[in-house]
Amino acid sequence: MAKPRRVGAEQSETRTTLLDVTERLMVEKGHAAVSSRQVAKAAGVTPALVHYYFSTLDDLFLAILHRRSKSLLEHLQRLVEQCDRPMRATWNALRDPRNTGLLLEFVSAANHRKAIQHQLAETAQRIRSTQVELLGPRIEAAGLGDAFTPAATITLMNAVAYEMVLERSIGMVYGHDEGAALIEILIDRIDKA
Amino acid sequence: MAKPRRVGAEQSETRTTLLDVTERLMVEKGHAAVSSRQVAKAAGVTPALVHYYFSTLDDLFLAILHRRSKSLLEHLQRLVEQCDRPMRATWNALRDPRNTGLLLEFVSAANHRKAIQHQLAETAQRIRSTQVELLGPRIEAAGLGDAFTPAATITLMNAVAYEMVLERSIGMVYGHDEGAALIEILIDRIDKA
DNA sequence: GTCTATAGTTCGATAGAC
DNA sequence: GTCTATCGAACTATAGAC
Repeated sequence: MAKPRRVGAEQSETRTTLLDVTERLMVEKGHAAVSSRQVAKAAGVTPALVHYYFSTLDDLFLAILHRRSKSLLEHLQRLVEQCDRPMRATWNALRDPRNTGLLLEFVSAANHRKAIQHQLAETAQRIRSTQVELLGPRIEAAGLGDAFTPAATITLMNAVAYEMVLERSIGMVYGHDEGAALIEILIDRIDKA
Repeated sequence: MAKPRRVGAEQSETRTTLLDVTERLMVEKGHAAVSSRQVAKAAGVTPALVHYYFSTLDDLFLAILHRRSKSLLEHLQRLVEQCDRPMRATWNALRDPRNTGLLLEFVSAANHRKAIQHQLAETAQRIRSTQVELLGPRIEAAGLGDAFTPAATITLMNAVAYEMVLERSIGMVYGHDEGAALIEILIDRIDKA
């Protein structure tokens, strides 16, 4: 028997505010800065109200993961459909700490929050495979070489974005410019194919 | 005007044990699992003794960073001097969570421990630039193309290693094989040049 | 060098009033 | 829907005995 406790509605404005505030806290101060007290303070409410909407902190994290992955997948779709340089647009999105930094905080949080680990792996895989499906045809059309399969190329682009967001967060940027230049040559060759 | 408190000697066997235990905790359970209590329990001593050797937890983290970076730099040097496939050897070292996983935990820890941020950036940069200095000549000799400068190539290799260690920690491996294959083609071309 | 004991803090989560 | 009040737990760090 779980917890038959009261839980706030999904449409609540307060609930949305709590999600916004928590997401910002995660990106700016790391997942460890997320506590019911810190979230409450930043949102201008009491800690108890946080627990009213999200019984446990895991629930809060999972709600953010769900909301963010949904909007990110939609964003990816739009990029590819409406943009004439979809690889470049995706690359720019990946370099944004609002996206990749948040994802990396989730990976880090999953270390001690086993409840989100499985959900996170599934989400990360869905995002990655969506990238491959949407951009794969263009990558293949560019004919960069046998090893540059869609999955390999997308993996490479994500890896460099990870590295840059991570290292930049501590103020280490050695090699970033040259690494980015290398990736951008690939990207431009694909976008222009 | 700091703290004129007693501090254990650097040569102490207990001190070394505490460093070993903490390092293992960081790799296996994440930096958040490191508390004076958890370290003490894993080492079979009392929390107060941890503070005897390391006044603050920041001191403990910094001591590990210092010890580990020293041994890692020596290891890199040996790889290049004694191994006939230094790029492959470095790649294998980077894929080991004992190395890259620990570094990533430090990056994550630096989020809330500003005291280690600067030291970490300096250490990461020294490791990276050492890789470039030691392996750069071989990379240039391989003539992979203008964009494949030593710094760009090393950055790429590190990025993919980061990604694999990170994602593997949550059980996400999509694209890893193909991404690794791509890197290994580069590596082998460099090692055989 | 190692311990016991403890002060002071922050946290997750709940009960129950309004 | 939001609050006050609170329990119990884990944490950092210190003082001081042995």
